[in-house]
Amino acid sequence: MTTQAEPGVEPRTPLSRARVLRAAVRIADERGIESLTMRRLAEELGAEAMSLYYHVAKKDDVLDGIVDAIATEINDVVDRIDAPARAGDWKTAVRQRILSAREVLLRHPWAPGVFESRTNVSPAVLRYYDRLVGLMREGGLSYDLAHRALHALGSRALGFTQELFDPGAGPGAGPGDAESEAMLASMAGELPHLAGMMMEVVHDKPASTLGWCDAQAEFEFGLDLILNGLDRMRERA
Amino acid sequence: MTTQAEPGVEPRTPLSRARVLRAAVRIADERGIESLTMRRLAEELGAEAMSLYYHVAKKDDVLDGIVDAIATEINDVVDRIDAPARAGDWKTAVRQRILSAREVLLRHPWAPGVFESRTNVSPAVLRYYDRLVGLMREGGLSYDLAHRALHALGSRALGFTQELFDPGAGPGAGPGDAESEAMLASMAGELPHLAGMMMEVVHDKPASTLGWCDAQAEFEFGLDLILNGLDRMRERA
DNA sequence: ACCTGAACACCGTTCAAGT
DNA sequence: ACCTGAACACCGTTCAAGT
Repeated sequence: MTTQAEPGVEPRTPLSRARVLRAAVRIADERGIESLTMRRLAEELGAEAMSLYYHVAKKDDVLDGIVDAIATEINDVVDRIDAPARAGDWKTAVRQRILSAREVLLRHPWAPGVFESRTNVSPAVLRYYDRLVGLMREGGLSYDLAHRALHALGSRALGFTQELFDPGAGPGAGPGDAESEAMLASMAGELPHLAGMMMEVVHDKPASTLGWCDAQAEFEFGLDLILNGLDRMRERA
Repeated sequence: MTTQAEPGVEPRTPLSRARVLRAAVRIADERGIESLTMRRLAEELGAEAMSLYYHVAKKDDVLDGIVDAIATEINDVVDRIDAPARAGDWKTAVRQRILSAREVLLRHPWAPGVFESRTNVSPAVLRYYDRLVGLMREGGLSYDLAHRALHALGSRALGFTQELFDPGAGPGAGPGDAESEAMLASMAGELPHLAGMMMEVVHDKPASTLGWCDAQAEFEFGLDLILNGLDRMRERA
C-alpha cells in the first residue's frame, strides 16, 4: 500500500534470470525458436533488450538456461513414474522413461535442435542420464554395457543426439589427468551412476582414444546392434 | 589474347551457382559454418555480397545447395565400393556404405547440423537412401522392414537424423492424394526402391496417420530393437 | 546478362548514464 | 542494485542503377 505510490502505474514485477528463461521458453513454444531474439524477449517482459544483460551473460546463456529448464521438466515427469513394480525389468523401466521424455519434447519441438547446439552440458541432462544408467545397473547391465547402451540409444534417449563428454570439446581434458579425476570425485555425490560408469571406462580402456569414448567404436557398436536385430527379423519373416 | 585487354588486370572467373556452392563448402570446412555469411562468401569469391543473389535465390538456397553437394560426395564414394561380392550379405554391404558415408561427414563436421536444419529434401540424399533400400531388398528384407530399418538407423544412416517426408512439413501432402501419386510416379525412374517402398506403405497402412509414417510407432520400433538387442547381450554376459 | 552501391530492417552486445 | 538510450559492428535482402 505504501510502497507503490501512483495509482494506475503498473509496478511491473522485476526481472530475474528465472523470469527471463520462462519467457524465452514461452516465445520458443509459441512463435518458434528463430523468433527468440534478445529484443523480442525483452518486449515479452515489458523491458528493454539491454536490461536482460543484467540477468544473463549473453544469448548463449539464455539457450543454456532453457535447455536446462526443459531437461528439468523431463526429470520432473520421469521421476514421478518410477516407483511401481520395475522389479527385474529394466527394459520397461527405461522404455517408460524414454517415452515420457519424448512426450515432453513433443511439446517443445524446438528443444532437440537447441539441445544439440549447446556445447555446455546441462546438469539436468546429466541427472537424466545418471538415472537411466542407474536403472540399467539395477537391471543387471555392466557399466560397460550401460555405457555402450547410451551411445546406441543416441538420439533416442532424449529425442536428440549428443556426444556426452566429447573429448574434443573441453579444454584438453582427457581421462586420467588431475582435472578429470577431480571432476569425477565431485560428480560422485549427485551423479553416482555416471561417475561409476566413467571410473570403469577410464580404468578398463585407458588408451582407447584421447577421450572417454572411442567414437568410431561406439558408432559401430550401435550400428551392428541395429543391423543384427533387423537381420534376425528378416530370418523370422 | 585478344579478349582480355589491360595487362595486370585479373579477369576474375565469372560467378556461377557451382562456384558459389564450392566456395561455401570451403568456408564451412575451414572456418566453421557460423562464419558462412553472404558477405564472407562474396569476399571469398572476390565479389560483392549482392552479386551472389544473381546466382542463388537466398542464403537458404546456398544451404540446400551445399547439403546436396556433400550428399553427392557421399554418393560418389559409396558407389565406388559396391560391386565386390556382396552376395547375400546385405548387412556387410549396408554397413560398408554407412561407414563410408561417415568418413565423408567426418571431413565436413558442420554438415550433419545443416542436413538436419533443411526442410527441403536433397535429391542426392534421396538417391543415397534409395540405394540403401535397394541393398536391403536384394538381401531379402521386405519393403516394410526396409522402411522400419531406415527409421531405426535414423541418424546412423547418414550421420544425422531426419524425418524423411515428414507429413507436417509439406503443404498438406498426404498419402493417396493426387499430388502424392504424381510424385511417386515421377520418382519411379530415378528412385525405384524408395518409390516401391512408399507404394507399399501407402497401400498397406492407408490410415496409419495423416502422413507416410506413424512417427510414434517408428520411434518405438527402433527403441525396442535396441533395448532387446542390449538385453540379449546382458543375458549372454 | 551480369554485377554493384546505397539503403532498409533487422541482429547481439558494449558502455556510459540514469534512478 | 537495477534498468536504459545511444551507438557499434554486424546480419540478410531489395532495388534501382551501372556495364
